[in-house]
Amino acid sequence: MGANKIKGAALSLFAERGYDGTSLALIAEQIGIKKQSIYAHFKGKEDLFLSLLTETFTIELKREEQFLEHYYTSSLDAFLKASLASFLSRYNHDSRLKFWLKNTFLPPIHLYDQVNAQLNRYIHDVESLYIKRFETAVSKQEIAMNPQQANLAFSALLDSVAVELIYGDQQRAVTKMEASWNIYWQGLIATNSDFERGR
Amino acid sequence: MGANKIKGAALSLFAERGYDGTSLALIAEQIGIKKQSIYAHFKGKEDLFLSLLTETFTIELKREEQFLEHYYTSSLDAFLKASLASFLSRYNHDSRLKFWLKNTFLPPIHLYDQVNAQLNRYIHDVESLYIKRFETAVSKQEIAMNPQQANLAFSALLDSVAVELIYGDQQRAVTKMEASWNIYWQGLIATNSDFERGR
DNA sequence: GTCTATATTCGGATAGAC
DNA sequence: GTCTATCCGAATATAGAC
Repeated sequence: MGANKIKGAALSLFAERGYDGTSLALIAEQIGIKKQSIYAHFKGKEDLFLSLLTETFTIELKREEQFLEHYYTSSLDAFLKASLASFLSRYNHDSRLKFWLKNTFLPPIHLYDQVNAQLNRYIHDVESLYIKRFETAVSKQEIAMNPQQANLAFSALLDSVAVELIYGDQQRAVTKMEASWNIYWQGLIATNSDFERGR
Repeated sequence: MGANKIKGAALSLFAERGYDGTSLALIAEQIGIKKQSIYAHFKGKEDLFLSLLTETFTIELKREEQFLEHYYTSSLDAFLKASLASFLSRYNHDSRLKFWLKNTFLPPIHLYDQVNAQLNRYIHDVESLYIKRFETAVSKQEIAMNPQQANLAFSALLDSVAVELIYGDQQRAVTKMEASWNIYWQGLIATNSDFERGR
């Protein structure tokens, strides 16, 4: 379908250049059509962008669910390390991640509310999934810490990897991620005793 | 001077709406002049934006230097906690932080290289300052960990606070910061023995 | 469903009077 | 140094032929 070719080109252009930096003419040019032809598939630029955003969060949430399922029997640290690695890898091979990261950070102002609403729903849904995983880890006595806090601190790791990746220094992103991970995991383990004592 | 009024309005508008989302007409309107008058003070929009960016990094670097100096005799954890608190507080009372965070994350494409060059220099300079502080902490035996890694992991905390603040949930930013901080600090302490054994 | 042609608006920028 | 007037280009969008 022609709509999918348009979506594909638009996704990577929005990911690289943002909403305002991407013209319909540029999208059309990528796939060898005229900009006016886009209106046969989408009501306009807003419609195209918001379709991509909705679709992206749906896909990303489903991917998270499958990821969790796949690592359900793994140890917590194996799962979390895989989650970080997957984040890093997807950033380079799939523009979906870059697309939503950049465009939720600095959305076109006239779409701010809609973008933010979708983002918050996504964050909430993913958080629920991860907290469940941390609760499981507690019940299996892999860790002995407040699951909400462990989850928040882990999602902070992901945030920071995102920032470094977008800033463009791949090597630094990896180095920083490893340093953060080591301290994070040490911290999780070290907090065990406090939790057990009911703090 | 008129140029400073323009800068003030431009800074907060760029911070809220980004480069493309901010028109010269809008900036002018804020301070009760016409957009053409801006050209008496700046060569154009690019010039105004880049002036602000350069100035911002200069100011922010100097502020970091003074901050470090002010906390020179404090303990490492007091200093780091103050650094996080300052970050949080400035975000709400000064648009400089928001300005560079948002506009380095998704810069106008035609200024990408210039923005990135300035950002990297700033990151490098601040990093040097903080690493020195971590090295001092090691020599004072406050911690016993690789200073580069401790610094990277701490800057990851700052990244994540930035993300949460920009996403707009103040309360979540604070909660997440506290969870991350606790685990981070536990992790730093816990890593002591390894470092002492020369790992 | 893609094209040509065209309408319209907006934003950056220049010229020149005061 | 601010104003009015004006230009130019770019971008979204619509109408209608094929």
